[in-house]
Amino acid sequence: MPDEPLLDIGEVARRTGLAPSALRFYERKGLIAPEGRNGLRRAYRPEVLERLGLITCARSAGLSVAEIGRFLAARPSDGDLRERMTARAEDLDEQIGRLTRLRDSLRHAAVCTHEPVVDCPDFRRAIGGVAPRTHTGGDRPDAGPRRRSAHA
Amino acid sequence: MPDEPLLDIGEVARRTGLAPSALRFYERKGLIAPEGRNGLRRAYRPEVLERLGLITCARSAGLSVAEIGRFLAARPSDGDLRERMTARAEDLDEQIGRLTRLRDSLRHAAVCTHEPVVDCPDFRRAIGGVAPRTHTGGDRPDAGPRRRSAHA
DNA sequence: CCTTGACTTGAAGCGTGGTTCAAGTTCCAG
DNA sequence: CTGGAACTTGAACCACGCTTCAAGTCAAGG
Repeated sequence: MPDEPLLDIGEVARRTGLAPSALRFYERKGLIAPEGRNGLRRAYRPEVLERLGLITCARSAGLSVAEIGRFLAARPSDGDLRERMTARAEDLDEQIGRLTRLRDSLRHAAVCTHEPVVDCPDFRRAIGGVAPRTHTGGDRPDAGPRRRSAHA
Repeated sequence: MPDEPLLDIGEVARRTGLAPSALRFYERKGLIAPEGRNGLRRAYRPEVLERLGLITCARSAGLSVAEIGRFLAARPSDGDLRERMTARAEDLDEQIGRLTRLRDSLRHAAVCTHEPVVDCPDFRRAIGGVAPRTHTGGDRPDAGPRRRSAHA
């Protein structure tokens, strides 16, 4: 076992690009933990860098810190969690579709000559179906829980 | 001109799935506006439904309400804005890549048998490069503005 | 030993994206 | 005219994801 490869919070911060405050925040939320303390100071195993990469990635995909925490704690026996992961993967799939269409629309918009760019028919076409629904024919029964933040 | 095809806020809410409060919020932020008022009540042209579809879509892609506002105001003469759109499209492209990798990783994780799922080498491999960077070799000069929210 | 600078804590603050509430207005039916 | 539902406003509140601050502690170097 190598002498003491432990990193202090400042080091981890520099290597991940995250602020120390963010690291402490993640710790409070249970996403990471120092291997131990050097006095009061957190001492991290280098593995935390990978974990943080993962976290940053998941964050960038729109997962909430809370959910990332649950995923990080996952064990093969967590059937529930596996289902949630699968569900998430499907959400991501849809999201990827939307993003792709939006990207294409933006690319077109950047080049198109319609007055309010938004009115360009090509743009419209490219966007088409991007939105969850613009159902002009009513179908919502009534007072369901008003759609919350969509993700997380 | 057809008699009075104007929609009231409740109607728009029902047809878009957005809460009336959200519509007023978007109005404050300049994303939408009623055609006029019927007394005090907002009267919307049906076109707003499309616009809201667009907004919802862009939101779901992670654009901030403020930026959506700028894009919605775009005119062909806005060179600046076109550049921003192109830049956004490129961001989206990267984002799509990250999401795709994360999706695949999640799909694998949901099926893999490693103890802390996160430690599965396949998972790791799938994730590989998803994170913005886990640069183990230092390169950050120093006190730059600590990375802000990444998007918007 | 003493300084210095990076760390520690908890609490407060901030920006975003809304929701909720109170109090009042207005439309429409009956 | 009267009632009730749906609208109006501004202001307050919420959750999230952090950052910032004040006040204190500690490890290491000169």
